[in-house]
Amino acid sequence: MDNSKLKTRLFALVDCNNFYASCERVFNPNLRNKPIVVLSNNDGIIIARSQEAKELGIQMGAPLFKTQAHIDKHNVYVFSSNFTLYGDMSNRVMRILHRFSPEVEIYSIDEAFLSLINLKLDTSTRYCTHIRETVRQWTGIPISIGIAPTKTLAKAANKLAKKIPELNGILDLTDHPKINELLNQLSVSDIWGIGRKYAKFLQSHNIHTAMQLKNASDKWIQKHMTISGLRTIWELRGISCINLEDDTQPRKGILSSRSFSHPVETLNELKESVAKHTTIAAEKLRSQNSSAAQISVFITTNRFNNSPQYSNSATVSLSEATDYTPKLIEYSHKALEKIFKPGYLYKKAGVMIPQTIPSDSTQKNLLTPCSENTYHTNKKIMETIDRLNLRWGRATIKTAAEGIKQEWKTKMEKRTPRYTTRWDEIPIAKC
DNA sequence: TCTGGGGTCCTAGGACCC
DNA sequence: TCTGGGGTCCTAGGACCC
Repeated sequence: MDNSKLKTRLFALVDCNNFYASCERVFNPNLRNKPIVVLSNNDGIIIARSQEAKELGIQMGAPLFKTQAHIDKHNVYVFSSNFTLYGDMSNRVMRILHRFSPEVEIYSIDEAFLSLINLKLDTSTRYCTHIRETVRQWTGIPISIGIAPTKTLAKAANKLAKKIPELNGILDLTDHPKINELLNQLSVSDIWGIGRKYAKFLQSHNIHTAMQLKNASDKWIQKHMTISGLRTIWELRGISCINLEDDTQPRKGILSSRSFSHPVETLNELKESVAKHTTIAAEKLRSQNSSAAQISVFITTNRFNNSPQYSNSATVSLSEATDYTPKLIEYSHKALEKIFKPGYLYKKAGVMIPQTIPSDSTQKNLLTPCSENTYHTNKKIMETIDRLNLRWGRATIKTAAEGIKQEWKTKMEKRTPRYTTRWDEIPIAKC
């Protein structure tokens, strides 16, 4: 039996086009064909653009205040980010993708790798057209799909599918007769795994296109770009080195941080913000059944200002790993007190849990044992709070340590309603 | 006045052990 | 006073991703 051909590995990379902008459009059809940008937390920089906004030359990562005149001139629609909405729309898209492949790796909020093993080559494009139409019809989100025998090539195919209008958003590079020509159209900086630094480095050595990178010397690449770079060029040659990942694995590290809307000076306000970040980090811990044995806190001033600069971080070890919010806040406040210096205008604070530990294998402390009763009571309290906050929205129940006024709180002046996750924000159809 | 946030992997170098 | 080699583990820093 020759089933080696049937077993040819095939990856599809599904990518939602201009995802955040597309989400806004789903609930406001007036935005069709209009330039849209979506802002980061604190309405700071531009993190997503519709095609029309890209064509106006608006750059990714540009600070809003520097782009404002350009935006006003062209009547660009501006939105604060609405991650609750985008997260929910993402879940809907991913659920649909699971219907089309037994193996789906959710790679980011708007991207997923699908395994298409056992799909005959000539049917892959038709199959993916079907996926594309279904997602469009059921969610309103437009997607592009790249297909190839390696993940890196699938990413490249996806890029090309977006670039070349005649492809209608789908390209299969497997055994493609013009693969070399196509790879020549792609800049090295468009390749997955080649960032700004490496792109510059490669270009300075006369490697400009994906095709040239594919033909670079193994030894030279590994020397300058580590084993990861070597994997990238092997993948460009069609040798699969990066497998689909099991994305049910718990996160190895957890971070929660935010810049403030106004400069913060007092220890008290920093404590409130650190308590809030600790609460968020602890929620993430519990949601993946992990605990923390260490917790780090960092604070920093505004590096863009001329005012005196200070930033620092401290890590404290807990006597016993835990996922209990009040305990974690106690320790993160200890860490904060170690590094706080009065007289600075702070811009940002954050809490990091450098390593997560599975809760069922945590070490108990022999010297100060927590009684089984207390342990179970605490666990119950956290479970109840998590349930209520999930049902009624984050921070419905919160600790007093987070503060009431929260004047440092993130600015989000142009956020659209959370149409799909809040009863009070559901859109109303007019007859 | 206004410049994001949350992750991953790899390597080099130091500490420590035998 | 001189002085080896090999292994492991951990951390910081740098690259990357979205």
